[in-house]
Amino acid sequence: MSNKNVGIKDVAVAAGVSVTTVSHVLNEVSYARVSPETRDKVRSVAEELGYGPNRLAQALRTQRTGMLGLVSEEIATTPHAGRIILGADEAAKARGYNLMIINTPGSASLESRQADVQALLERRVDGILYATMYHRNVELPSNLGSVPSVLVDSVATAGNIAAVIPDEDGGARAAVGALLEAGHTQIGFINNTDDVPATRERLHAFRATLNEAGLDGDGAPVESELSEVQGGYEATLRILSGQDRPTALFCYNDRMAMGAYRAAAELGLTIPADLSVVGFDDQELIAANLYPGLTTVALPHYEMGAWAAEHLIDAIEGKADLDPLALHPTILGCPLVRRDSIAAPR
Amino acid sequence: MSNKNVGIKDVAVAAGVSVTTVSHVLNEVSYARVSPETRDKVRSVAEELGYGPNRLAQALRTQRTGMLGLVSEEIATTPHAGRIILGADEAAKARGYNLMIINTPGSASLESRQADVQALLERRVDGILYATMYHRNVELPSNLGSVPSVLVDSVATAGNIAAVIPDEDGGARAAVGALLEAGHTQIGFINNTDDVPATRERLHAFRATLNEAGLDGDGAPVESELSEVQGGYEATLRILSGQDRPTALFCYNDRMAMGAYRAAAELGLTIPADLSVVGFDDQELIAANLYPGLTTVALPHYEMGAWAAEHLIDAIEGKADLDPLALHPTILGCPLVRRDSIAAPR
DNA sequence: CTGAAAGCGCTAACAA
DNA sequence: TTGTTAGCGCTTTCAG
Repeated sequence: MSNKNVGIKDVAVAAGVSVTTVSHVLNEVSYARVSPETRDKVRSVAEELGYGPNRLAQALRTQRTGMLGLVSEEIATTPHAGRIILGADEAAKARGYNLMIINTPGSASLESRQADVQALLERRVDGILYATMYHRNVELPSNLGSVPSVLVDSVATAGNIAAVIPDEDGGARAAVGALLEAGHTQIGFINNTDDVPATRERLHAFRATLNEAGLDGDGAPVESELSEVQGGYEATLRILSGQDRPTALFCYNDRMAMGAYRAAAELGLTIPADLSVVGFDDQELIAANLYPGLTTVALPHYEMGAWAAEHLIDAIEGKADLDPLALHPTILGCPLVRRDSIAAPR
Repeated sequence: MSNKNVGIKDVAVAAGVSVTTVSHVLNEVSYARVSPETRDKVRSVAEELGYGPNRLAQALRTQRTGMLGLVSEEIATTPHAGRIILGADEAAKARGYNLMIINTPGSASLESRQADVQALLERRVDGILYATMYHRNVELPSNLGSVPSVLVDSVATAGNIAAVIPDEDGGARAAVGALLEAGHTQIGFINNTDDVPATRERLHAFRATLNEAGLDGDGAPVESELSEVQGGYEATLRILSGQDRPTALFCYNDRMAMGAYRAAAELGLTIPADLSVVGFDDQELIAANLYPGLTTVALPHYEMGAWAAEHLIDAIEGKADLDPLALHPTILGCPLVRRDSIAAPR
């Protein structure tokens, strides 16, 4: 239908001007002066011919592709990646950029990840977004440094690159705070067994928040299991069979909370009347669909993707420098999403 | 680190040969003959200098970018898109292609979708994959036709473009068949109220399968609601309070099945002992995490993405023609995924 | 106010 | 067996 091989040159001859003029008016170049009539002429002819610029040629000439590379781990296995992509895509689109996406298995070797980055580099992307599936430390392919880059949802082991991560501490505090606010004093934590930042930070925030509320945070019950439904179920069974049974549970994530729901049901406990529960992640599919709806803490995936794209573009366009951002990861808030799994204790 | 502005020309001078020779050996051009020594020399020099081709320049020259455009609806809101992307990405990568992704809201106007396609066209992608969020009919932007394209998970209202869709009929038959095989004769269907192909085809297959088994398919109970958890819950409550209560339920999707689980629990019915349930979609997060695990039918998103990329590339490379495929959508199987929600009737 | 021409990095006729 | 050279479509300096 449109831009069928018609180039700037075709427009030029059709409009009876030079290619320079066409280029100038189509790109609205500030310095060169072209008469309004010529401008109109050029524009209408371009329109007529269905001219569309060849971004490849532009890029070759200007050394700017207007493309951002996004290497994302496990695009398919978690809904999280989708939100990062969406945030990045919308931020990028708003500034005239597009995304080249490469999926990489979370288990990929350094070399294979390096090859992915290499592919992006060969296509001359202006910058790279490197996104991981969950908040953790990653060893980065060395060639990542050859172009402005920012890490999403993880920090580099070498720690010399701009990164954006979720506020684990704040999120956990919000979760526990909501329980406290509802009047609970017997609160347990169903934690993950993986050794990732979230595990440590959420636990720390859990205890600290209780201590600050004048409760015994260090003595509060904590049970850990694999961060899946089954693990949540088992940990909950254990924690509820303990000495002083908690009246509220903070769960490492929504899947574990789902397990907690099942355990509660088996024990004849009604949520939230007999047991209040808060999760973490806000996985819509689970949190919104459990009964009663799960109050949980949202991870800012969309926001991280958008933040990363935004700052990457600033760096590319020389509007800002990434170096200061590389000193410490930027932390984005994890807001509490209230549904119906919290009530005052009996 | 690598390919820092070093071009073919740099390699040429460093190796003491012409650019042609470099180009020939690096691209392993069949016709031109270069001595083995020169070859090695060139290769090692290229390696040494950290040469990496500039795909932009190559593309400009060859009129082939090796990029596939993927416009996907609602990347973030459904896990399905992720699997399509993954399938397409892996198939593409295996053949040396990369993906440019553009997200488009499901509600986007024709013009805005046309603009998305236009962006891809300006970047001179070799072909376009147009993916929708769920199986339905779409009106395509007119400029889609200017480059080889294939539709994923939908068919065009105009119906003149290659498309790949799930086998709704076969999937539904497999689901109902599993129930029949377990010995059920009283089977109900919890359907969706949306007017999409899946709604009609699954219903049709449901009735047909029962009829073919010698049961009264046309008289079998069917209750429809919004295809969410709540809808599944309500429809199940209704269907189970009817005259001859079914001993097994085929649910439109996993979310509705999740609602069925809740309804069953409230009614004091144990799954699968008192009630067998089959879902559709195989949304891991739900199906694998319900208790007991939900037997369901998987949608071939990964496969559709891979199939589409594969055939698109064949067309681009002239190895096959898309036209014959445009006559009828290609249908990919929906396999039954067995978990633990089916048992023999009491 | 407008145009000629160089060149971005590469491929591929064509020459040698 | 290897080298010269003309573009691919565009931007931009420098001259009119």
